[in-house]
Amino acid sequence: MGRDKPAAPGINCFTCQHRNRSEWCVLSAQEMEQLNANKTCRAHAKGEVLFHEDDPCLGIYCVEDGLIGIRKSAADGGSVLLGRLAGPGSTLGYRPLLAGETHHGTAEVLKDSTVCFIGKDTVWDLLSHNPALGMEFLRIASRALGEAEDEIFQLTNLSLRTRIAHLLVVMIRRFGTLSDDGRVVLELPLSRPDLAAMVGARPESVSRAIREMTADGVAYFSGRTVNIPDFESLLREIHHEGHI
Amino acid sequence: MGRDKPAAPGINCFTCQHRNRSEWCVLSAQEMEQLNANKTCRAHAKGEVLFHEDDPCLGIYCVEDGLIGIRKSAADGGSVLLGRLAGPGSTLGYRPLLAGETHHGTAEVLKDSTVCFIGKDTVWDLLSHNPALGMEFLRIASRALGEAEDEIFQLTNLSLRTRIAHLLVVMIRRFGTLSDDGRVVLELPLSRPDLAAMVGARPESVSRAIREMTADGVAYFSGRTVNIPDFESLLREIHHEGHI
DNA sequence: CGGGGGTTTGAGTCCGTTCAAAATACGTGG
DNA sequence: CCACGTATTTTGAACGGACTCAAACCCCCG
Repeated sequence: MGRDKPAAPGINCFTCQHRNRSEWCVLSAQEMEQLNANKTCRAHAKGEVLFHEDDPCLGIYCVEDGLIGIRKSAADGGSVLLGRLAGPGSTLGYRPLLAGETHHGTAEVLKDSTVCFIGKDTVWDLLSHNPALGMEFLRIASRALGEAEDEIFQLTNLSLRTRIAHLLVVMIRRFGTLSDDGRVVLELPLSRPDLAAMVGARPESVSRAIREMTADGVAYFSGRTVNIPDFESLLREIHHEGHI
Repeated sequence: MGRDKPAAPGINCFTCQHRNRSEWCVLSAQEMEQLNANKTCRAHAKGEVLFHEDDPCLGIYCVEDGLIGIRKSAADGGSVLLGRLAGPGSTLGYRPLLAGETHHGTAEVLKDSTVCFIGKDTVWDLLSHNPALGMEFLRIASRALGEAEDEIFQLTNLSLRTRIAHLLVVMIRRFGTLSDDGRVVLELPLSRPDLAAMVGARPESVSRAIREMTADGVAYFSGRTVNIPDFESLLREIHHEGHI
């Protein structure tokens, strides 16, 4: 919060490591040139906000490094962190731009990050000249929609414990180190309140659920690191909701 | 259920009333011809299923008349009806096609419907020749994503009663008759269990919430028709969650 | 060694669920 | 038009999971 924001580090789209795995992979050299010239880049400290709920959408954000979350918050302080956290290579804020709406959530920096900003004029220009880029965004948005719908289902039909197990699996695939004997170590990039906000619950409830999982030997939590002795039994946890 | 499925009624895309309000409005005459020639049309009775969860996606569905819902169901019988119900002019099943996934929900006919089917080959062909169509789908998918995210927020932060109030407002804008003195009459197109599935609760709980709303004079339920004496007070209900 | 933030624990409450029964609406045939 | 059987909706009582509020705890850092 109190830290100063370093000016744009010299990041170049052409040498960006994530380019080939992102939607921008379909751009021609010339279009890449346009993108590179019109982007601005910046370092953001944990806790900073990229955009606020109800803000008009000025463009999209490319995460070069770090982690960003989208939070929707209520008047009484309650909040949710929406499903997909934006890590290196992710694009952020495309939804309101493409839907022609304002931002419906606040983008909050969860870990110190380096982020590029691309103004909406540039995005529209690229979109109108290269249809393939639109198809890429279409795929991304459709995927995200599927995940959001899954989350709706989970919130109404799965217990808190199962939702946490589910989140763990997703996190493991992204941040975990999975050894071939089934043991897993995971370093969560989230505080407890944020973890709670991701599964739609209060920190206290999450804490209790965690204690039970530890008691059952499924997952051992110690601060932000999680030890899972047997990945299979974690998966079993997910599929055995409502059984005996 | 037991009724026979009438063969394709003679529906013509060129004379379709919904064309100009749907994503297809961007098609050229020639493309419309292609669409019209390759679609198949069919009447579906209430209770029928257009596609099942985990089915591969064979194409998309255009609702000409009626109402279709997407249901995700759990092993123990619990289920959710996802936000946007597909009525006349809506397109269905585009998400899995564009995301390259299987269907993640079951499409269930809620009211007798007439539906056109467009095979994925045709859709891909149209998409590749007319980028504007892709942009239309992009807008639709982005809107849907926003609504899904709103629903996630509601499920975790709003009481059942407020969620019902919220759904009522959405339904009123779509199916209700709103007279200028604030009185509203709404004919719900849903059974109680389906209404419950839309707000992520059990029918019994919905019934109780309804009783309270009636007791407070906010909305009077009688079967599937709802009488709202003052639309403003219904809106107030939504914004006053967690106050006193 | 003494804060201080983040995390855990505890006790009590509330909302929504569960299971079972009653009431109401609905469609059909007499 | 009414009687009957079925399906849907409502009600009731008991239960349970997650919440609230508050206090205790822990770990990290100064």
